[in-house]
Amino acid sequence: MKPLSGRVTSLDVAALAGVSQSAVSRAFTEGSSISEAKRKAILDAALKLNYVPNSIASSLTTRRTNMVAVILGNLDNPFYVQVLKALITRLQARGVQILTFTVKNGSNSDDALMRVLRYQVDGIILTSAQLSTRMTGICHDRGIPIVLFNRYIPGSSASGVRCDNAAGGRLMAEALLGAGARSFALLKGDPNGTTSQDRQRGFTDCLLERGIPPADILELEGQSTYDGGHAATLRAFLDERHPIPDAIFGINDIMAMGAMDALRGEMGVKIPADLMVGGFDNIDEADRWPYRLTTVRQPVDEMTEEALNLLDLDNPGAAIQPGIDIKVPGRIVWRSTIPRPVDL
Amino acid sequence: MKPLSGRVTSLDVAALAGVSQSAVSRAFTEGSSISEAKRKAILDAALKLNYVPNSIASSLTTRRTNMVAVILGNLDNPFYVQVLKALITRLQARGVQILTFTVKNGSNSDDALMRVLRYQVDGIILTSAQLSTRMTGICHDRGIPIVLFNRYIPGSSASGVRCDNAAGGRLMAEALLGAGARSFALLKGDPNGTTSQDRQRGFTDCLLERGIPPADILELEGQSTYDGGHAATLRAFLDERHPIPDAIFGINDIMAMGAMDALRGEMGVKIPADLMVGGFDNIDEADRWPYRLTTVRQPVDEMTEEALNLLDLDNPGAAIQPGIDIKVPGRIVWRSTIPRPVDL
DNA sequence: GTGAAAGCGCTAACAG
DNA sequence: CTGTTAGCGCTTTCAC
Repeated sequence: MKPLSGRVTSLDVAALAGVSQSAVSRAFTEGSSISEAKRKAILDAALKLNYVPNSIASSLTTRRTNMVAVILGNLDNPFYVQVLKALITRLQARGVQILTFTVKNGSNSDDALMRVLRYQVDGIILTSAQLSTRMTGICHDRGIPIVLFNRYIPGSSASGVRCDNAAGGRLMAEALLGAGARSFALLKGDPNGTTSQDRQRGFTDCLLERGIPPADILELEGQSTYDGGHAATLRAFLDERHPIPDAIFGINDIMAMGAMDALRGEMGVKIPADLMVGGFDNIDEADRWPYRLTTVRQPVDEMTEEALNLLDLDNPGAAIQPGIDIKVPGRIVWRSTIPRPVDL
Repeated sequence: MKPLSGRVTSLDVAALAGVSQSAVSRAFTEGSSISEAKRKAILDAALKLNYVPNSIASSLTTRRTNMVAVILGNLDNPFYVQVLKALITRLQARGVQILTFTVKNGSNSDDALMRVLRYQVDGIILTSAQLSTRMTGICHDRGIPIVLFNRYIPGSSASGVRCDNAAGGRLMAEALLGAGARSFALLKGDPNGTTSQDRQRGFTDCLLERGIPPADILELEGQSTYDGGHAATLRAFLDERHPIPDAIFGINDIMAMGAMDALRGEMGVKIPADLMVGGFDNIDEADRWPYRLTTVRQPVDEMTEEALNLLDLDNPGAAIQPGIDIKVPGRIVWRSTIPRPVDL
């Protein structure tokens, strides 16, 4: 008997169990017709040989790899770590493997996609980067569903889930206005990201509608990072280049946290007494003692759930639906960086 | 001509370019002998057809998938996010795909490993969970290298890289002692993790050697999480069950941060005036204004580098070396939670 | 329910 | 340098 070394194939198992090779295949396939006795015998033999079915080989015929690619941008933002965690948990539970990829924020995803396409993934989840229409086309032709997470490509046929970012921006504007703020700073994120743009637009539009003059809305580039938010805040206010406004809105929590640390740590500003701060995402850190940040919560679980629904892994052949764009609402989580109006 | 739909194979490209199928294969293989002219023509045809080589199929013959499995535990600990990031960056640069897997901390990795083995990964990096000798054996037999990150399995033949955790624990003990602390609390992590045990041991041993009575070293279970550290601290000190010690050592930064927030936020303790705090890892957050945590730095880049060296992806066939255990030293990063002795 | 045989898309000798 | 020919390990008709 061949010892337990090198590759053990279904043929080896078949030999040991005294059955045909196809029987072995059947024994390892849910719901294929094989007698219980034979299956048992085969599984026994397999265990004895430490046999593990080769998914790569089976993918070749089934045309399914049971792998999904997750394209990530900024893992420095805990929000996306949270998204990754949620995705892993859900996919793993379904027995789906995850091919992880990172792409510089705002850059093109073509290279990454080309690479994952080689691996014949069953689906792609894009949480970052731009998506070219060429790639959309290629994926579509190959029947590979692609879901955009928290972004959309205007005019693209790709589906996606996102938080209603514009509405969320308005929510924050209302909250700040309601707390008495009349002058504002806005920490913007990745300029190419629709997420950042939408939040910003919702926020600004609402303010403008309520009669805030544009001059009282200062825009700062925070690059979607802690350090970016920190630095932008320092740059704008430390040397009194600008008067400190009543409120600052970080397009995401991590920038808002950077701003808070700059404000309190370097400038001795009291929050919310001297200035209010709003964030967006509701990452775990936002709830911690140093921050207790009032923010707009993104329902990560709901969003990842929807993303996987859109991927529709159970219906491989299914014609890819064109451009479904799911928007889930966010809501304000009141903590201590914005005084909460009593009437709420 | 078959339109750009469905699967395009090397055969289609061959037909369009008027060459043999193997020529197409060669055109896409680095350093195989093919005339530049022919290669160009083939690449052209491929582009026209949106052809993407099927890695799954090629893996079947080459016996290499160019995929590495990364088994993760606790993504709630930013340290492991940092590790993941470093791993992704390095592997991606080498054109290696990453199969991500999470496993509950401290639990057995057998299931996860069995699953990734099906995918014929070229290597496995384990940053969490236990490794059974059975799995070690199976991987060894199949010629799949497995590298343990920041853990080791006593008596196992698996290789690994880790920070010199025991020495790091001693370093922290010295630092605290040097700053005048004489009574201590120790926030322990995952009881099954050798990492936590080693740090704890180094710390305690050093204290004991210096004449600190065991009674003055209070052990707390922090579960390796922020919430765990926070809760354990509250539980121990809030109701005066124990007097507040001179210093508290969090086996990792995230627990230390939880403790700091509990101490200052809920108990009004001043750090370091009333109590000093030490951490371990040097995660990004430790450097932020609310914390400025003095901690033992783990050199993540160096460690991931070494881990990949051990994986030795370039030498597929190479007999797996038995149990190399690389220890890289950590060092104290002085910030403000422990007063720094002047003589340093 | 079960075995034989024909591929899945590619690489790797092997001749030329 | 190039085409031909066998497989890689598995799933899947197709008869029995």
